[in-house]
Amino acid sequence: MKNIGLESLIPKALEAAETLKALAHETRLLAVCFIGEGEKTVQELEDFIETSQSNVSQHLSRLKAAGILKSRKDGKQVFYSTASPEIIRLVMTLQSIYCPPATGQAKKKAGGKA
Amino acid sequence: MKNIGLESLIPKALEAAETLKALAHETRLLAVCFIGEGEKTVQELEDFIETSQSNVSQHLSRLKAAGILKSRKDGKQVFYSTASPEIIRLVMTLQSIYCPPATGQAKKKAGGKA
DNA sequence: AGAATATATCTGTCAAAGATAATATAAGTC
DNA sequence: GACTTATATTATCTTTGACAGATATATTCT
Repeated sequence: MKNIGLESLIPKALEAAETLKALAHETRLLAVCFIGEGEKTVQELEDFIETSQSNVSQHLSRLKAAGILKSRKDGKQVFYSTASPEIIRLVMTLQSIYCPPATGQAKKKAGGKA
Repeated sequence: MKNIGLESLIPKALEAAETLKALAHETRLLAVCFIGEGEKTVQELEDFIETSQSNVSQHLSRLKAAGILKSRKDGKQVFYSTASPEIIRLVMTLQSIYCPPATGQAKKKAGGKA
């Protein structure tokens, strides 16, 4: 298994770091995960993440500025959605690290009881 | 194409955000990429990333505290290496986003003139 | 037009992160 | 033991980030 190749990111390190900074906050990561299910209004996010309207709005605008989310307005409401599949992939990678997929085979010992 | 599943990260959002914070700095990301090639001494990192000894050392210790790097001492020198394959995967994902593997086909428009 | 709702922006304040310089520790050399 | 090299730690300063509260804007309803 090849392990190398990381060096090709080096010229883009600053740019990549900016994206990471935008994601590197519990509230924002929660928001992105939640929005990953499908577009959400600010209100829905406000309920989900339990914090003030102002706080959610500020985090959302940071995510938008970073190119992670986009928004569309419909009537009084604003709907946020992910701006690119790449971000989804990144979050999915995090998920695979922190929530390792049950490997199907629950590696149970033969004759395991209860 | 299934897009969902991001919600399973939600309970681990804080933890994941901590890792992202540790990586979310140009210098640290550079260091991790470089170390991804194989273990490196602080001096090598100092030359590679052009900054002071103190600065490199501080960033390394943050990465180590975050569980991203580990170190071993040999004589006067300290060698840093990545602490887990998971981090490599994460950085590889970033790479696939910022340095998309050339798809062979350079998708050039026929007859495009300056 | 006036009130209510949804969201954004601004401002002040406090905490955390980053840079640099100086100093400390540890290992090796003479 | 004094000297040098490699790395870590500490102190100080500056910048950035987070949060709260107040206010602003846009939209809909009456």
